[in-house]
Amino acid sequence: MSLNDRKIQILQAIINDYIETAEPVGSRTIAKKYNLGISSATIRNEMSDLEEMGFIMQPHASSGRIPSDLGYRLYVDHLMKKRELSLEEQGYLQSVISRDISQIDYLMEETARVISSLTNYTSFISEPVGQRARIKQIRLLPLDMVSVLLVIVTEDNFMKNHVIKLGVVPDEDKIFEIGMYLNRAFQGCALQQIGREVISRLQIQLGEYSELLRPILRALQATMDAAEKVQLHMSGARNILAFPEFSDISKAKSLFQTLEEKDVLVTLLEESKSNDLQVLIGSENTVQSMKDCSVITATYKLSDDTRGTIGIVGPTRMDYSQVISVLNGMVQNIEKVLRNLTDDNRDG
Amino acid sequence: MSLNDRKIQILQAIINDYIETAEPVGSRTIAKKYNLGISSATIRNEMSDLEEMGFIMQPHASSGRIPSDLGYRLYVDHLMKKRELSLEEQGYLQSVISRDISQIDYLMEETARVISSLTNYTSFISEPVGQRARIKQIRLLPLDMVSVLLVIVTEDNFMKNHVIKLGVVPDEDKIFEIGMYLNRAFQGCALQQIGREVISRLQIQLGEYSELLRPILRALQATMDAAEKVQLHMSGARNILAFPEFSDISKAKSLFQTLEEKDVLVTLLEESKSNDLQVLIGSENTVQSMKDCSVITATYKLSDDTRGTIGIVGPTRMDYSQVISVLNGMVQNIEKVLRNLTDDNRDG
DNA sequence: TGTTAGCACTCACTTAGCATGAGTGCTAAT
DNA sequence: ATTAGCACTCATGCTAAGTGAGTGCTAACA
Repeated sequence: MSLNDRKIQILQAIINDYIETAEPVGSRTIAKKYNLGISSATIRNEMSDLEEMGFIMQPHASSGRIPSDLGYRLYVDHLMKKRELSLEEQGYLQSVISRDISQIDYLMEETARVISSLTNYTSFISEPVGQRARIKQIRLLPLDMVSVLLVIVTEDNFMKNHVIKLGVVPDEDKIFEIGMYLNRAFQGCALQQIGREVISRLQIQLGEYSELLRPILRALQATMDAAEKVQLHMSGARNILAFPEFSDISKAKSLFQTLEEKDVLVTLLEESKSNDLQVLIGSENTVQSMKDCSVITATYKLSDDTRGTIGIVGPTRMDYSQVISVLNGMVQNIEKVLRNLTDDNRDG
Repeated sequence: MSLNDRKIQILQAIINDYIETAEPVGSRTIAKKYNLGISSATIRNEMSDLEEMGFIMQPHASSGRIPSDLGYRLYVDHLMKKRELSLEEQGYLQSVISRDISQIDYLMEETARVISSLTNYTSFISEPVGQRARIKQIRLLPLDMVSVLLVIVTEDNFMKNHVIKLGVVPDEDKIFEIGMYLNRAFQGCALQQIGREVISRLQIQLGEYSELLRPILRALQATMDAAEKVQLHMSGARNILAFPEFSDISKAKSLFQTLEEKDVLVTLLEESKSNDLQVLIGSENTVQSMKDCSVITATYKLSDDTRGTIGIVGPTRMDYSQVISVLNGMVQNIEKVLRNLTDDNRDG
């Protein structure tokens, strides 16, 4: 029993119909709707074969067939037509570019919003991450009568500011001087490299301002912790409720729970970072509450090792073709915007 | 017809029972469960009166009664017992304090999480906002070969960093010098005050680095825009699905939609900022999709004009007493943590 | 005059039974 | 190899009857 052309046509018809209607597809529907030139009885025989091969299944005896995860897999890998973005969709993507987006988190929010409103699935996006472990700049600034501001920037421009309250605030010159020293001491360092020796040398150097030592070390730790925690933006979670697959509230609830625990998503995005495009169908997902979902992710690159990921979650019955084209379009979009983000300041 | 003691007892019984069971309460239930020393027939008569007065209502003829919004209002204003936090709850709140919380957004996230897990409602919290319009510090730092870093801090320590890419990056001394000048020029300024004159003076001062002018002005604008946009953290949205009130998916969907549009919530929190505690019951809410919900908000203060708000959304049938005690406990908690947030660095 | 027992009535909810229709698998004819 | 025909399955929708929680009303009672 081989997967001949006709079987593939029928499988394709089943998948298309099921994606559209969310109802099990019967042989007669196919015979009427898709002009394959064969009768429903023949289709029935072929469907029986397709089921035996594991590409489709029956929710219950005497109902139509629905695609199995394996069926979707075949579809995604070989059958699916690459869809071009419609004008409307392109325009929508453009509208994100054209706006004056100057802050990365705002860009992330907007991107997630656009993807979910275009696809009607739940979308998420992680910020571009590269060389975070290494310190690029660490500076001390005057803030007010009781505190100073410590600014830490990592190699990939992830940055965090820390307010440090002091008993005695040094004068401006002294603050800058300490800042300079800190910078010389830590520039290029990974956190793990900061050993006893460096710390005690720093303590001596700080002299009467040695009370700065502990908050500085703590700020470094906090920055590195935060840097390791990938920022994730999500949008359109409510879309889940619109799909008949989740009309069972308890299912929707458990998926929501997973989505609220960002760790799971972060892991997922991290794992998919090495692939340009990744499609996980149903049971291919390792997370239990996502066994009925498909997750599609696409990776955007700023440089070889500075990457982020965008993705969507939806029912396995999803419009793979559309989602993939939207994600691809969006990857190009983000890469363009991110490249311009800082350049723009020059001539904008 | 007056609201005598017995009527109040009965109303209280109805509300208590309904909060617990989510089922309409009948006269016989009250007679059996609450020993008021009167028969179900008498209770029926009183209930009839209470309905006429608008405190309770029947979902349909020949069903038990449920409290009306007016009934809840009376309950919240006069009948409700102030509940103390249980040991378990107190412990839970403590667990948030005791952790090393050094970043304000992390504190916000954690607080929202704790509130929603204690109450099982959806919680949200806005960051403390005070004198944001006025610039406290504005500094320029070296970043790398092609860009400099502009740090802007407002009076209430809201801060934002901006990467500015340049054709020619000045040397460190020059960068600091320009930074000093910027700081002198803008310190204490509100954005609106920055007029032509200041700008042209700045341009002259920048001299060969006048390409800095536009990105700086843009960064100022962006910072002020972001400062005005109140940061909001939400948690436990999925809890909504657990309540029978929202077993109708379409209702849940429209509420989700509202919650995802943060603007609505921000407005809501802003409006309630002048009250220490605010309870909006059902139809008292102005937002359509929240007409079946109650919103409880509490305001925390760092100083007279630096405030933020925490709140929860749930079905009108909610445990007002518990929520209020949790929110009050949390307000104290936040105020304490925020006051310590920066001090901590001194001795921690 | 307030309270209570009793009774008729209402209405949501459940269950069972029946009809319907979409769909399958099998068989025999083409 | 294909197809028409037929028996069979099963989800779904509809109706009718039964159940039970609850009310309102009335008449009797303290």
